[in-house]
Amino acid sequence: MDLKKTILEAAEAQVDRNGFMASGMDRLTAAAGVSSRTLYKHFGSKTGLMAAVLDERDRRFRSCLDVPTVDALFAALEDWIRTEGARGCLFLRALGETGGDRPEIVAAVQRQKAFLRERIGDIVRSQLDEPQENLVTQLLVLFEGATAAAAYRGPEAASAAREAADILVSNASK
Amino acid sequence: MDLKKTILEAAEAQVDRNGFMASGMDRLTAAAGVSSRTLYKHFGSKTGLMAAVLDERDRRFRSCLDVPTVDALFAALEDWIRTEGARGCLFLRALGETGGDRPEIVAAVQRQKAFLRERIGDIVRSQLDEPQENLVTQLLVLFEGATAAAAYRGPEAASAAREAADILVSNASK
DNA sequence: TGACAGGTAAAACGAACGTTTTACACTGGC
DNA sequence: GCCAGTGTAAAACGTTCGTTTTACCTGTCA
Repeated sequence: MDLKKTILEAAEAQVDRNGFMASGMDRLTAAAGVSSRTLYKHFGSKTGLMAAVLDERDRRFRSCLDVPTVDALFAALEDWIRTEGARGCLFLRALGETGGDRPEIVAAVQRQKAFLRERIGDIVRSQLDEPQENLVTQLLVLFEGATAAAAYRGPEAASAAREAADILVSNASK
Repeated sequence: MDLKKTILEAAEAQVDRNGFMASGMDRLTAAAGVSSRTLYKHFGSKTGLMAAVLDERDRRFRSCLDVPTVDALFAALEDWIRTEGARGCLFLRALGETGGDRPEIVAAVQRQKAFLRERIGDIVRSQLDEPQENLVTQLLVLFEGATAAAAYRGPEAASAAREAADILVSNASK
């Protein structure tokens, strides 16, 4: 149990920094300080490990996004970027690297993206009592944009998204 | 000259669909209908080919973004996504797959991203006579967000970005 | 005591990687 | 007529890939 988490943390760091395909199993085992046999016993295959890495990141990400307002949501994203760094959305990167033909990975990405939209929808609905589905999509796009643009513009991408979100929300609420 | 373009087009399609690292040289040569020797004579290495693919895409992308208004910019993006499909920004994907330690690729990405910001800045400055640097960054984030979100939500991500951009622009111009 | 569960280290598997080489075919210009 | 130049086909280079296997170590519990 502890070992599994150790492997996942090391793998997530490796994969985030170097990409999924560029991270060979020997580097992943070396980074985790674990034999390849143990890794395969726990995760079955490299694809299985990748999917588990995504699920673990999703879990961690969700706990950071447990906030009451749109403004707090983008503040949380900015915090995440500041502490974890920004190399683009790991889920979309996994999808792009695998061409979308690895069911376990596609499923993990879909789970995260479905959650993200639901979470934004929940926040919007609790903040504005009139339902605004368009606003939810717009905020989702802003969120993805901040994540992507932060890869080359740093955390200021998130603060710009935060300002924009504020404008969109006040525009929708009046 | 013609051969070079043939190789680049085939490579861009392969790489966009399957990722950079997952596209082996033999598949790239086969897709282009060219011998590996010719490919190496023209591009020197796989990294060189990747950088050339990015530059060619940049060239094509720029000609689509030669528009006068913010609204037309996001309309152009939606058109691009509708005709070319959306698998995320190829430049950021290249950066993520290579971990940012291939100078030729980093340079190609920086060129495209610098252009994108300048182009948005030019449009904003010609549309609003008061300079609004914050607005430029916000629109850049929206643009990246539409590109990223379209990978799993399709062209509607771009139209949502377009609506949001319209709100941000009118908010800034009054 | 002894079987067992769960770990390590290291070698081996065939396949695929990026790249280079060898050998040969076509074509246009002096 | 021939010599560059430019292309192909195909094999080979050594390395690395993901995965499996063999052999061994070390606690725990009946």
